[in-house]
Formats: sequence, C-alpha cells, structure tokens
Amino acid sequence: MTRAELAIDPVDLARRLLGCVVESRSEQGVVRLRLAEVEAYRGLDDPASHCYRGRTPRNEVMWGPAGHLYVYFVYGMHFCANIVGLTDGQPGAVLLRAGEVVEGAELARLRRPTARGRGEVARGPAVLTSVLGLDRAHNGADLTDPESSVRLFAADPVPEDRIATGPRVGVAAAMDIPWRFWLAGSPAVSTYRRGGRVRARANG
DNA sequence: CCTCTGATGGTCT
DNA sequence: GACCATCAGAGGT
Repeated sequence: MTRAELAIDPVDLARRLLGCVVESRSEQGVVRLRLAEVEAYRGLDDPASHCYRGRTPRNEVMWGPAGHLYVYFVYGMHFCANIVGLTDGQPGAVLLRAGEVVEGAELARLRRPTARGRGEVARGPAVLTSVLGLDRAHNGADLTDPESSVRLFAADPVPEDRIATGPRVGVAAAMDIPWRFWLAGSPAVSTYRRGGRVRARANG
C-alpha cells in the first residue's frame, strides 16, 4: 500500500486494514497473513495509548510518518506490532491482533509450535508478531518500501456489516471506547473470554 | 467449559 | 518499584 493510503485517522485505518495482507520475508522464508483483528490507539487524549504521557524513545515511531511499523516489547517476553497512521501533530497507530495465515503456515508453526490454531491462524498480538518473525529490529520499518522485508498489501475494503467492534483488550483505561475491530466470524478471532473483560457484538 | 497464575524485563515515575 | 496493548498451561474458587 502507499503511504497516502495509510495516512488517515487511525480509527479509520483500523477498519481499512481488515482483510489486508502483511508479508514478512526472511532467510527462513515467507509468511503472509490476512488481518482479521486490530485496535486503534489515537491521540494524546487516549489514556490507553503509549503516547498518552508524551513523546519518549519507545513511542517515537508512533509520531509518524504513516506506514511504518511500531514494534514494542511487553511483559518481559513478547513483541507486539502496530502500523502508524496519520499523525498530523498527534501520535497514532493500529495494533495488529490477529490474522489468517495465507502463506507459510509451516514456518508459522515452526515459529509458534505451541500456539492455538496450528499455524493456520495467528490469535493474539504477540503470537501474530512472532509468526511474522518480527522483533525490535523491525521497529520503524517502512511497510510501503518495496525493498522492505515487511510489506503491506491492500485488499478490497470490508463491507461495514462484516466488521464487528468492541472495547480494546487488556487495557485498564478507556474501556468504553470501542476501538477494537475484527472480521465477523473469522476463525482467527478467538471467542475466548479474557478475564471477563471482552464484550462485543457483530454488526451483522 | 471456565478462571487463575507464573514467566520475565523494558519503561517510566 | 509499579506497571504493563500477553501467552500457555494447570486446575476447578
């Protein structure tokens, strides 16, 4: 995808990214996955965002430009990947939470031998990130660069009635903001309740 | 089916 | 030193 296509409000970008394909190439091979679940983190007034308390070395990439990867380390052992959207003076990105593996299931399984889904799906942001083989070395990677080892490919926009929404997962703040989006009925999106905090409903 | 917990270290106050 | 945008496995409050 082009930078212009990605330089939009992160909440709109989250919806736009559903169905799009992320490709990761390495010496091990190629994994491509179709995004099925994402979350938007936008602006200085979003208490769940890493940027809520201002610009720091960690969140630097979130301040733009659009189309770059923001990869962060969490819980002492996992990485999560985001795609930066329009910043326009405000930081913003979309967390990649789940996807269907459309190519490289064998490699995906090799990278996550114990993950649910047996390599055909990547459920959860840390699983998705490791299935793509991404870590801190990929922080800041340009997804719009044809030479990049990580790229993003557009899909036809998903019809509104195929998109479900709900509160973001694992955040204590802003539980009332429904900035989690997923493909209704996708096998990559777990219906498993996490800590009784997940509440959502498909629109169609 | 469900809920709870240990693992493990970077980041910021 | 508290707080994590988590995962997978264990065990039944």
